[in-house]
Amino acid sequence: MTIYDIAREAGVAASTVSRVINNKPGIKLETRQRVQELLKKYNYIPDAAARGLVMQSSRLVGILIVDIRVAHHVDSAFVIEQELTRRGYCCIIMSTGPEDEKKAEYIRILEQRRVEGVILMGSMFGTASVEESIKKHLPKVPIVMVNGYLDLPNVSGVIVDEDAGVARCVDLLCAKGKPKIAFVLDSVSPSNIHKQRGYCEGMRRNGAGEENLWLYDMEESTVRGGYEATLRILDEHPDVQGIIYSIDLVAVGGVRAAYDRGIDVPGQLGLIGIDNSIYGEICMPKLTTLDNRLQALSESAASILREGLEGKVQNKKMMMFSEIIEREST
Amino acid sequence: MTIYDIAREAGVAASTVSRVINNKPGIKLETRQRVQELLKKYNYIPDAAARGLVMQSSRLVGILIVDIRVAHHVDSAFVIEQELTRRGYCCIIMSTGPEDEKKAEYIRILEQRRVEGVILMGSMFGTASVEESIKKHLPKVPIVMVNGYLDLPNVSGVIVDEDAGVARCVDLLCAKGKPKIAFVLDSVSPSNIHKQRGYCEGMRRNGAGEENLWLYDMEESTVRGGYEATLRILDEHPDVQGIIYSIDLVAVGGVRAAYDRGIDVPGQLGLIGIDNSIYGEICMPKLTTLDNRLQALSESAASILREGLEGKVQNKKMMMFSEIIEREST
DNA sequence: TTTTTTATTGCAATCGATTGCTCTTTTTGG
DNA sequence: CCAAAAAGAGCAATCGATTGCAATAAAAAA
Repeated sequence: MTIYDIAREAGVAASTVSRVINNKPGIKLETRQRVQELLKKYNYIPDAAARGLVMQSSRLVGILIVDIRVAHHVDSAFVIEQELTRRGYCCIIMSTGPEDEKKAEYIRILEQRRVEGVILMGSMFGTASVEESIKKHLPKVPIVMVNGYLDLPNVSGVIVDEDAGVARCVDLLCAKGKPKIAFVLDSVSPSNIHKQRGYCEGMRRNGAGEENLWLYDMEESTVRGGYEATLRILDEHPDVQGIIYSIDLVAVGGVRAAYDRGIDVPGQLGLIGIDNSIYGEICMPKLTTLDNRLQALSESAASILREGLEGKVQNKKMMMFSEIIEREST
Repeated sequence: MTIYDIAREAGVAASTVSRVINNKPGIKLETRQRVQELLKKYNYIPDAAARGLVMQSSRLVGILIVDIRVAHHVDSAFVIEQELTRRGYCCIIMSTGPEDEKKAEYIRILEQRRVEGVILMGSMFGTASVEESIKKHLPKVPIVMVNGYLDLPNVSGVIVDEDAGVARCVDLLCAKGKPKIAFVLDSVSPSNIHKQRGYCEGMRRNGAGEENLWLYDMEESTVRGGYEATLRILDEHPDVQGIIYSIDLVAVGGVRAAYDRGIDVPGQLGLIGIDNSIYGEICMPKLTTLDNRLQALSESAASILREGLEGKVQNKKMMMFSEIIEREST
């Protein structure tokens, strides 16, 4: 069913039908009603591609996520998707994976679809390669990075002071008389580098020397990974009094490791995660965590993108403050 | 940059450029190269809408999910999205929410975008209202329902025998000498009705009468909800020996409730969840769960949709068998 | 050298909308 | 009753591609 089919059956020109569809003035009431009846009768719905072509607007938005399965990323995507759908946009959500090449390919796909806006979820998009792709393929499209930086005129960013937050976690443990603190990183994303900086800074300002910085990397970002890393820490530094993990999920492995070793949490060992995810609420004892304000962050991202879509501000940087949620593990 | 801009600069017709882009034969090597250089020079990428209009194909697929944040739904969506993106489709992922009206609206949006295929995630889409919308707006588009039924000629379905699986969970508890079993439903979706049927069937075949069916509904499908439902069960039936929960997340609340009441799991009380989600692995003791084969289910859904997109089979029904993963809670 | 093929390329229609402008009607005012 | 203004509807161009068919040029055959 096209606009022409309707026009023919109504005995009018296609332009008239178009004007009825879009509620434009200058159509006689009688004609308008006759056309509307036919539209209803045939469940006519205009073709978005055809309309987009002439209107020069796709009303499409791209949301790029490294891995959509990561809980805090979906939560963000959800908020953004809801807001944009409500405003008549369709969201193309894609999991890019970690490789830069794949990210570049997906950016090309978004250009091909002529998206009017893009969300980049997570610090993994803050690479030179991505910057290059954007300059090449989406130089004028409003883009908002959630929790990441990219210095381009059309890219806005909302970030959280995770570094400062982690430093405050260190303060918290020290205040509880637990200054011997290790830090576990689940991967080497830019975001984790910030967290690590925060740890180092926090330790330093609490009087620790370099020899007191106990940093642990891990390969797999899972409960098991956290479990094993924690055992390693307990072996190498039996006097450890606190451990901070770069994400809650990994911290949960730490809780389990302490339990298996018969170590009292929080009595002997204080544990802190980051994310304020549901994992931290599920485990026993409940996890103290650094809330990185994901909900607020996503809402800001959505509203900044909305402004961009409406042609307003383009390059806006925003920071939110992380907050420690103290629960049973400290 | 349009095909005409390139054509003008190359001194050829637009049709020639089009043939170069699409690697069609009948273009002199020299011309081809000249055009290709310009395409590269200007980072030309064809407009998907314009191409779709003339080709009568959008290469768009819709994925409708009641709530994308639900872990097992994203996991499914991820698998499907990966497979379809690899084949050159773009996925429009939308969280519809539970209201039928909203679902109908989203189906209209998908029609407007002229999607070539649709995934309906979850049993919540198996309603008369959705059936009506599909008949009206997407009567010819291949649709695959994941874990749900809908009897229409263009709708395929992949489902899991959750009912039989739950019945086997009952068998398991009975075999362990724990025939007094309660069942907790997190909501009244069609899928949960199947689970409930399985519970009833399992109880019956293990010799229970109607008075032994302890069914519990709950309002919020959360850890807290499971916690409270479990306390209620323990109060009303102090002799309960096993509890089956419609999802793992809720079962985790049950684990905690038992712990707080000082009840030994699995000694005094056997707990079983459904989903084989990460929540079950995180909690202590680790949860015995009914694996509803979500990964396999999603892969099948993706491949059935792919067949549909290629114009092959339309109406295919498939069933997978659920499997009990026994861990520490039984 | 002329004719027939064959290899290239261009023309123009098409996909399904939107919209400025023109052409009729109808209405209003003098 | 006639001229001017207003209202209603249609024509045709446009958006950015694709593709069948016609046209031209070059190569091969006669």
